[in-house]
Amino acid sequence: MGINFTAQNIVMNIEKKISGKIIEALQSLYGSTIEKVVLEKTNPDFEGDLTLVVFNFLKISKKRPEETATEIGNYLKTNMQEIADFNVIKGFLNIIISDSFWTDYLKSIVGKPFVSSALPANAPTVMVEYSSPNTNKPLHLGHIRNNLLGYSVAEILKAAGNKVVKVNLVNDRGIHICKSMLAWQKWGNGETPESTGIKGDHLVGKYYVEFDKHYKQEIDALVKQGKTKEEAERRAPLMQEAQQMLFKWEAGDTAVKELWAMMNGWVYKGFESTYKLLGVDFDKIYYESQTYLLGKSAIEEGLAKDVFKRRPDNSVFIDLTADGLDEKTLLRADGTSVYMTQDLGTAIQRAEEVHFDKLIYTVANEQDYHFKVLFLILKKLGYKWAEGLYHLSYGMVELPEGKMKSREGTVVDADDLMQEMIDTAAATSKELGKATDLNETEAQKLYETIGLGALKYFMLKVDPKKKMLFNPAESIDFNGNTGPFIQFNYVRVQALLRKAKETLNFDETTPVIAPGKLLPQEKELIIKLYDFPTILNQAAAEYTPAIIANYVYDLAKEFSQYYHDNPILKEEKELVTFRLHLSKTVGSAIKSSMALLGIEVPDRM
RNA sequence: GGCAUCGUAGUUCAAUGGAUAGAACGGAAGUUUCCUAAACUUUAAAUGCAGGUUCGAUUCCUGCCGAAGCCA
Repeated sequence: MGINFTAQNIVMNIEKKISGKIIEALQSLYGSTIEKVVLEKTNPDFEGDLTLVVFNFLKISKKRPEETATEIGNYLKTNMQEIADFNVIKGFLNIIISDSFWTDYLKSIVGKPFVSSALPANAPTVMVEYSSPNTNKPLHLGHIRNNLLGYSVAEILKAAGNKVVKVNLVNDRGIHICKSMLAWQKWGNGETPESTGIKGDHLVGKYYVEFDKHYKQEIDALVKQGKTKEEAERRAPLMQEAQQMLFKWEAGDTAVKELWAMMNGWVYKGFESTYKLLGVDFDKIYYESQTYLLGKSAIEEGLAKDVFKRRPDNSVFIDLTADGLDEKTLLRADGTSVYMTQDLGTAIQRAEEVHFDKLIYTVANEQDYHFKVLFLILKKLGYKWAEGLYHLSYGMVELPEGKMKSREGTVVDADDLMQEMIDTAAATSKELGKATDLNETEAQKLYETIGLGALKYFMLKVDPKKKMLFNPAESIDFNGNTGPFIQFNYVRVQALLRKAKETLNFDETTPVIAPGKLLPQEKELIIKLYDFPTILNQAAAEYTPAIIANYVYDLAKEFSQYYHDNPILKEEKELVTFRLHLSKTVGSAIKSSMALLGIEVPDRM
């Protein structure tokens, strides 16, 4: 609905139209009513645009596959002017759509945007939660995947006609923050981001590591005294002190709260610059310090509805064994709540505040079970909106040696990685002698666009559900199936347009004149442009930016070959105009697609 | 132990049950008096194993082997 192709109204979806005709053909030829037929893209090794597999219709035709396919093909050819021809190979009916259909289509979209920012009046509201960092350490590679995914999915949903609310739930309280606070108090000597020149989130992270170092020493000492490891971990003075600090925080102790507010303030400033460079943003930020007590009323509600039960020790739980899950405790015997309780409360609060149709949680797949339980409980409590909850579960980013472990120092820092990418982009650009006429500010912007483009595309081209591997030893490529390759083809289009305006007086408002016969590559490009709305809807339905990434790569690659094989500007005027319009529209599709991934495109590189 | 996930070229990724399993990097061999070669062309190279369902299985089902995850 957010796809602003008025052309879609004029040029009816050709697949639907053909499917309809095929149903008509089956009725007319064999007297059988088939509800739905599916067409697929013709395998590139064969001639044709769309293919119907006829094996399923042999029962009603009572004829051999070839004969059945030919009969349907003939019916279509006689009854649809858009169909130029067909061929049959075994049970496959390959349908060839006329060039004029495709050129008419191109004419109808030239100069029009691929994505509209205008939303339909009845647009559903979708809340997308992503990022959700802890405030005790800086963001790392795993967060990058989370942020890029969440942001991109939000953009895709927006483009597909949803009202999107991007939210972040910052985990700003708890034992982990207290560890950093305590270590800073003990060994910080009053260090601040200003006094050290260290970015706030990194400084706080430094003290988190510092805590761990001393804590480990205490554990070792206790173990030597004969304590078990578990006991040592519990009894270590530092841990006890951190626990004390957390109790004080919960009791509202002024000094602790002040320290907490100061150090979190450092972190937020640090996060802000990371988010800014990464290009992500939020409509609303929630803080766990303000939400962690929510959910207690949901407990009462659940007990009243008999959905939850109370144990003799006074703890509260829900029995999900009938649903193939376990018993889940929601309130401990001492009356304290667990994460699940908090998440229940937060969801209920949001539903009251925003009245969303969908709420998407962008969280790694290690929490699959947690969300399964969360959603199920909300449904059992009888909330209708719980049907609209979705866990955008993504695979972890792994290093060659396995999971990233902060304790072993194998964490890939987000700020470092982004800077590395920008530096590599700068070095590569200089090495190739590109964009030498840019001033320093422009050049810096270009290196950011290319470096971050490479990083973002690298992360987003992988299906979110799958875990992905990142090898720090091999830097992310700038050649081949990469962000810069796609950007480069956009740049080529811009260069063509610049040149055409300068030397050929090309006017973008000149009408498109269709050539007598389309080149196979031209037809392929138009078909790919035609696919854009379908791809967008599919990506939105599956919450999968990778679908957009693969699409835009295919489009750029097709254009690259076309550009290589055919002169765009050195032809007769009418053909030049046609090719320029085609190129320009391809460029526009690339730009729109990349924007859905949160990737910018430069005008030159 | 229970639950859910994943095994595709040397490597990183594709493939609504359909035709000869696509790309990229890396390997081998080429292309620049021509709109930007971050490009293009050619080439070798893969569905963990064993069954089953199907006209047809990388895809669905079962078992085994292997990886990483969650819950105690």
